Amino acid sequence: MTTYGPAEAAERSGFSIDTLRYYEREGILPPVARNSGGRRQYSDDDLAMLDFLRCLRDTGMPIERLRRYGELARSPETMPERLALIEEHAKVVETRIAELESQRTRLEEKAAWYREQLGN
Amino acid sequence: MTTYGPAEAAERSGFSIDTLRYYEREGILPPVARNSGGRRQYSDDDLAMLDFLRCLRDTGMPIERLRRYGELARSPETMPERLALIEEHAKVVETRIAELESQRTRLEEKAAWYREQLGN
DNA sequence: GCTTGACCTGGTGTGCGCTCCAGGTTGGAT
DNA sequence: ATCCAACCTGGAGCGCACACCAGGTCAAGC
Repeated sequence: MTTYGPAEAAERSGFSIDTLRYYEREGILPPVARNSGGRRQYSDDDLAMLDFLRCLRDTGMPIERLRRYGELARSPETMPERLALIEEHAKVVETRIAELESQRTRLEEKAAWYREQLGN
Repeated sequence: MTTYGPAEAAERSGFSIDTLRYYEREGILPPVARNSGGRRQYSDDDLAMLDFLRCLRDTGMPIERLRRYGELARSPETMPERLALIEEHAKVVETRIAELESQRTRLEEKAAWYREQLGN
């Protein structure tokens, strides 16, 4: 069973070392295993979790909900709640995409207008 | 020529009154016309500008670049720069949409996985 | 004329999500 | 044995984009 030090966990997850500690303090991540000297040893499971958390975070899920997910993920019987949370978030993301698409159209229109003005 | 008080400008633009003042202080919005008593009177042009600024803001453009656009918009001869700024931003938005779409897919997959686990 | 509420300015406070710091410990390389 | 870089903890600081506040001014209705 491979483990990873903070530096490697940071590199692989895309979170900074400080953020990893912060997430652990905040209960988003379960307490990470330590070696005899007190240093953190991230497992493959931890990394997989971090990878998914990164997806949630990058899609705009606030820390508070991240924590909720992290807490739920500690008990196996909470899968329905986790599913619900993810489905709800997926909807939020979908809505956001739709918004962005209409705004992008607007930007393109404005750009087209500028090009027309300039090319007269 | 219709004008609008701060309250109505806020309602129409979707920015708060505080934000409107803030944008003006920051030079994002040009100095707004005042009545004899010093109260702001937003014009239709101001509202149109605010509406577009809202689009830029909602698509994640940072305040600093908003200011840049606001400053440029004060001189008619800066249309090429404004066009460039908008085109660049449109690209950023497009990239963001693509990211969100792949992340949304990932969320759906995770949800599907959970459903499968639960329905076994 | 007086009240009342919307508005003014300058400045301070707030929430989020990290990020940095001081002061100390650990452990692999030489 | 010694060095030094990576790690530890608790706590303070920061950047962004506003939001809020005190203390005063203006104007519309009664």
